[in-house]
Amino acid sequence: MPYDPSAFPPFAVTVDLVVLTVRGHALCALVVRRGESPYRGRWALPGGFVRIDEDLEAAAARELAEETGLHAQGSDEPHGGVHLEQLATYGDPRRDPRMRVVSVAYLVLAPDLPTPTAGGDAHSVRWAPVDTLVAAGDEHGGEGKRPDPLAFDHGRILADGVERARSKIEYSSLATAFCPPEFTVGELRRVYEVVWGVALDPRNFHRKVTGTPGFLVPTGGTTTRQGGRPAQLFRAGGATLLNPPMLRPEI
Amino acid sequence: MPYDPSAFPPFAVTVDLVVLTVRGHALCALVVRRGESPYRGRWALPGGFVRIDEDLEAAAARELAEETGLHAQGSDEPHGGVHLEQLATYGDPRRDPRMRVVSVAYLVLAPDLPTPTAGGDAHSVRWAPVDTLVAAGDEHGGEGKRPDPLAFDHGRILADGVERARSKIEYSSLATAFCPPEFTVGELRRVYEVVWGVALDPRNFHRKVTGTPGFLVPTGGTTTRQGGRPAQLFRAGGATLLNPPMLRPEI
DNA sequence: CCAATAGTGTCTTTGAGACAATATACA
DNA sequence: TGTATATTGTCTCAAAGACACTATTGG
Repeated sequence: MPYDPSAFPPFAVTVDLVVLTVRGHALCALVVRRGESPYRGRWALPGGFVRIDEDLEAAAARELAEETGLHAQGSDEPHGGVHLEQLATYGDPRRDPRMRVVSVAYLVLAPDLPTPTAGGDAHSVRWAPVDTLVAAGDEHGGEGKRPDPLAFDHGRILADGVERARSKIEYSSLATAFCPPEFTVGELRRVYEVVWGVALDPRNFHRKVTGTPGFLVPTGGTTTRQGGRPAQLFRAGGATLLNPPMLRPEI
Repeated sequence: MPYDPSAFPPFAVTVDLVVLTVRGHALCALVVRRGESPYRGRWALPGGFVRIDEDLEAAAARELAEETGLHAQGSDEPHGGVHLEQLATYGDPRRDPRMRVVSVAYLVLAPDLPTPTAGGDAHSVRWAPVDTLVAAGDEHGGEGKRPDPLAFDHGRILADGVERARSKIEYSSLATAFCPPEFTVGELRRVYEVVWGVALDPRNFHRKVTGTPGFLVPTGGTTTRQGGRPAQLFRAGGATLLNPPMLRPEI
């Protein structure tokens, strides 16, 4: 394969973002309303073109900042920002009717933040519960009904991101990425309950997470923001892999 | 973003293949010797350009067939071929000195086959033990020494593929992808031992895999190809996720 | 007082890990 | 016979799940 610019077909490369957070009792995704054709007026995942001299992850972090004001934790910002990881790449030749576009999707996990939108080129931004965007049991285009399907193949991308988040909080400490810097065991438990859509025993959960080495570090403070008896505050510990893992209840 | 072909920067998109198999007592990867500059004469992962009307996975399956003669199991071939799944996408602006190339890597798991090379445009193809290509503990550019570094960032891609295989056989039935259609419990155990680089207790392993529902289906036949008492032959069961998972010994 | 949440303790069951013992081939 | 591998069984310990009970706030 000698170097000949005309020898390779030209592709456009974009990044799309699956930005998830836990709001109230729902797992929510960030969606933007499209102002242009195709899919004008439909909701879509935030994203945009990768620049010619830009790394893929840098493009994802830039789009995230432009459309939400969130800053990803990267090499320059090891702990301050939200979690960002590559999800998968989507390149069906007909996924964009205009041209051949390969999109590298990234998954972002963020704590519940006061205002989702932070300006940019998106006319409208909102947090939408994921089960209003992808019907349950419809992960890969099944039988469920989608009330308001996302543009392009973004429904599929979102479903893949949600599935990644659901499985990854099992064996990693990633659930803390949905929490503020200091949080209680009850708040962490609510993250698991909302993401998995199950109820967990508060007593067993407490024993489990406080007994897993490196998962939680007590800060010494307490809070009563959940009501009831004051709860200890924790920060995320250094551990990234949980051993033993959290077990998702079956069926 | 209106449609304007000059508005987006042109990228080349390729697929690279991490093809793994278990040969003897080593986990091996398929590598091809480069006949062209850059990295002429160096070993590299098989791969090539994605065609303008070709799906990414189709491009990966095509390159796999062209360079190895292996057929992936896809929509048209649900059970006959080898396992193929998307691994990750690599798009550092300087990963190819000639031009901006985004490469979508795919992971292929194959049983030990008689002849690795099946013709094509690769001058030289071989199975190489992965620990001769990526030094242990050197998964992401650490302190180990690489005897013969792969071209481009293929060492990194291979390390990511090996790590994916190592973690995925824990909680899925994917280890059977390294086995022939009919295999014994001892052969399956050797897959785990080679991929993880550990020794497993044959008795506990036998009890575990035969007790996991849907993992193994006895065919009724037996074989003595491993020596010793004849062993039952099994096929892979329908289960894809193992519950409970296989546990990788720690430390 | 009651309601709500936090946190501890206790019991049962499941399963992993260690390892003895038996089964059945080949040399 | 000995050696190699397969397969079953048994014991112990760790951890998950169910759930009683206590602790500490606010109304």
